[in-house]
Parts: sequence; C-alpha cells; structure tokens
Amino acid sequence: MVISARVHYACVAMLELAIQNEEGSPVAIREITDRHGVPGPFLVQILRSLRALGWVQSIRGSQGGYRLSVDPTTITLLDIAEAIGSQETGCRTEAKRTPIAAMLQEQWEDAAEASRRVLGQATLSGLVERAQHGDASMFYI
Amino acid sequence: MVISARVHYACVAMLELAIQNEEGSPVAIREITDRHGVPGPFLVQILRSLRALGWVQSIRGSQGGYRLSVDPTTITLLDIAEAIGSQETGCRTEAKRTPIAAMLQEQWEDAAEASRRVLGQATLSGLVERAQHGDASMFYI
DNA sequence: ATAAATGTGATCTCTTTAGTCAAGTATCTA
DNA sequence: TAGATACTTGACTAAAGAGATCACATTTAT
Repeated sequence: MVISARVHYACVAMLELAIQNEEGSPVAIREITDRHGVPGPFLVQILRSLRALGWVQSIRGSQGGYRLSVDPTTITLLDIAEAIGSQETGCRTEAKRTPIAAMLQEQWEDAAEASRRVLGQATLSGLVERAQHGDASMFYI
Repeated sequence: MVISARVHYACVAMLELAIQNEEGSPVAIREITDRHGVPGPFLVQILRSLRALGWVQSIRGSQGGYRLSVDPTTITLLDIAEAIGSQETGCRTEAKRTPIAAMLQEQWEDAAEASRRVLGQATLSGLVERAQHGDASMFYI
C-alpha cells in the first residue's frame, strides 16, 4: 500500500468535496488548488479519474465545478488508494518460486493486509466529522 | 512499507544463511542464485549492503562465501526492509500543510505502522523454524 | 600456479511518478 | 449575444528510482 502524491491529492479532493457537500453549489478546481496548494493541471487529471469511478460529478460552465456523487459514509481511504493508486504489483521479480519465497510473500501479504485494514476503516464521513470536532479551523464555510 | 525486489532478495539471502548457519562452511553466492533464481550480480550488491550492516560476514577466496554474523532471533523482516529498502519518503508533495493534509498524513502513518508491526514480529529464526516444521522440502542440507 | 570466490565502481535501461500544456467545449450572466 | 468562467481531452516532458549488468581487481585453498 504505497501512498503516492496522486492518491493523497485524490483524498484531499474527496474530503474537500465531502465537507462542502451540504452546500448546494459545486466546488471549483480553483478553490481546491488555492486552499491546498495542489498543482492545478494535476488535480484535473485526478478528478477525471474520480469522475470515471462515478464518485464525483462535474458541472461545466460558469459557476461549475465538482460535487460528490456518492454517500461519504461508504467510501474509505482504502477505496480511493486502490482505485487511484498503482495496481499493487507486489514485487515483480525474476526469481523462482521457492518455499522460502512463498513464505516471504505470505508475510508481505499479511503486512499489506494490516495496513489495508486501517485505511478500510477510515470513511470520508468519519474523517470529516473528526476534522470538524477536533479542530475548528478545519471547518470552513 | 513498500517491498522492492531488493528487499525481497535480501530476506531470501538472510533466510538461506540462517538455515545453513549450523553448517560450518560459508555459503557461496552461486549457491543462492542457483537455488532461488536471484540475478547474481544483483545479489552481490545486496550482500554488500548486508555486510555493511554487520549482519553478514564474507569469506574471500576459494571455498569462500557468506555467513550470518548476527543472532537470527534478533533480526526481523522489518529490520531488513528498513535497512535495505528506500527510506519511506512518505509522499513528497508540493502542497500546503492544511488540517486535511495533516489528518491524512496521520492515517498514512497509522497504516504504515500496522504493517511495520506485522513485519517486526517475523524474526529470521521464527521463519526458519516455521519453514522446517511446515514443509520438509524446505529443509535442504 | 590456478581455479574458485568475493570486492568495487560504473553504467544502463525501463517504468513510474509528478507535473505541464494547448486547444476545445459548455454554461451562466450581463 | 458577448464574454468570462470553468470543465474536457489528449499528448507531452522531466526526473527519479528500480532492477540488473559488466569489467576488472583481489583474495585464498589446494
């Protein structure tokens, strides 16, 4: 479970959209890049992926932007990481599959599973709530 | 905690040395590459790192090879992964450090910690024992 | 001597990641 | 209807790291 900048930004964007979900108006890319310093054209790419997943909806034209189109209680950081991140190749090697190698693979898998379990419990809504309770400065709007 | 081929091979080598530790004679690189299909010159590099860590001792000349120079009960897969692998940069990004970003970083850290905990409990001796009990075919010599 | 091993440093290629750019399309508002 | 705002699309580049290789040097058992 490697967290690239791409995955991190995707999560930032999803959280930002989740926070502003109650508001009726969509959130412009510009607003996210200003607030979080994410490189604009890069964020565009990422939002495209999120839209392809059906997690986000885009509204074109003036006053346009993005809106969350899923229930934030159902999406976890794990979902985002697995959908946006690289496909967990898991160590491409030329070596033989010996018993030792197999045993090690099991360990790598156990370790990966452990971190998946952590991220799989962090829902967007959970994080939003935590942000709003824990620190008032997170509560814009 | 990303497991590269380099880390995987290092663990294979350490396990192989741990298994043959009772034997007096050192283990040649050739023997490891033959048995596990690890690319030879690559393994040389890796063993160099392991030697620099003081975990392995090299004997030059004919009949030479490598020998474990630490207690296999004290070295875990986590130790090897952290020593050999890349330094867990943790997402180099140009973005601002906003509350949302900070909250996410915490999650990434929690996830990484979870997998570290798994690997930190897998000692070389534990794995060797498991290999020898679980599957007779692992018990060469 | 010679064969069997490791020691060292440089190098090479491929993939991924991060980030950019330009030209186009849709929509609101005045 | 003009213009500003904002998303759409696809190609593109630069840098870094991973995986792997090579040539040549050195050491040691027999």
